Amino acid sequence: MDTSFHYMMMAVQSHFSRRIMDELGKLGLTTGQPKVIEYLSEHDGSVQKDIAAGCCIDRATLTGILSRMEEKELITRRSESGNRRSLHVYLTDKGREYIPLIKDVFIKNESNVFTGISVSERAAFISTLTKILNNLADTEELQ
Amino acid sequence: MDTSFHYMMMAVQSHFSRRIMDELGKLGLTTGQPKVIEYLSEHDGSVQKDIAAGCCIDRATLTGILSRMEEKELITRRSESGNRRSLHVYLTDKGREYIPLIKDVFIKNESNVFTGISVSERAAFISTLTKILNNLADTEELQ
DNA sequence: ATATAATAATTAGCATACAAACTATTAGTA
DNA sequence: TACTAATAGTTTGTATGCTAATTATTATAT
Repeated sequence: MDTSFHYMMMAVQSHFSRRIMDELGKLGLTTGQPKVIEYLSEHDGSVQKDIAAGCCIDRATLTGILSRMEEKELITRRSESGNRRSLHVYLTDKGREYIPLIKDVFIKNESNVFTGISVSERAAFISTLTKILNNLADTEELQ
Repeated sequence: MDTSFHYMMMAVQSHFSRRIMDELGKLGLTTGQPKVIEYLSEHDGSVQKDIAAGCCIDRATLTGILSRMEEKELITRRSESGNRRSLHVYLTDKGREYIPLIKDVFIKNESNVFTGISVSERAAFISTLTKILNNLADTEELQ
């Protein structure tokens, strides 16, 4: 089991989030917030449904994450365009200040991860990972 | 961001756990339990510290997971070998019944994941993943 | 136009995830 | 031996992660 794909991915993820949160936790951010801030940095004004999909966060979970972020004045929520079901989310100036800090940590993490791995090996790896993601998206259920 | 390594890994993990728990949830298992059962199937009698490390679960979290498993009579805990600090964990017969079911789901998942990916590409992918894990183990902190 | 279905977000409840403080026990050292 | 440090597990408190049920709103069909 120690060498199975599933457990390797789990171990990588586990290391990742710990490293990333070791840095970003010092800045007062919690687990779910960096993902959302980075997503909004490129998709400001998205509705919650799309943020959830883009960040791989359950919609019910996102409600709580955004409420805490709103309380800390990192974001604002408002309905627009006549559709009162959807809520559009915007980064505040305070929230925007975290963008470069978060990107720095993410980039530093990735460069550490690929230390000693050639550019071509890295490209091949990402390519396979892309295929895997497509496989997962295609077959939503186990056959 | 959609193509960054970090987010790709996150997306894969997210798909994985949903698929796996879609199947195993029907059997009454919760998120943390399959990992622990599979680990114990190969390391019966381990102490909690080692289970936590082997399953990438925080020790404080494992306490709760094992308590619920004990309550459902999937495992037993007892101290041994004169060391009253450590608790050894054993699968019960009832817990052992889940082993083949869990392995089936894990194997089915992995074969789906690598659909359309050649044996050599798969081997290269796993090899790179192994290097990445070593990188992560070597540098516990971001530099 | 009205009843019904679909959609977006929230809420409630349970199970992790994780840091920090705490307990009990064992090891190390003067 | 007495003191101190280290270890294993638990507890507490906050933040997800996920399912199911709810609310409010919008779309669809007849």
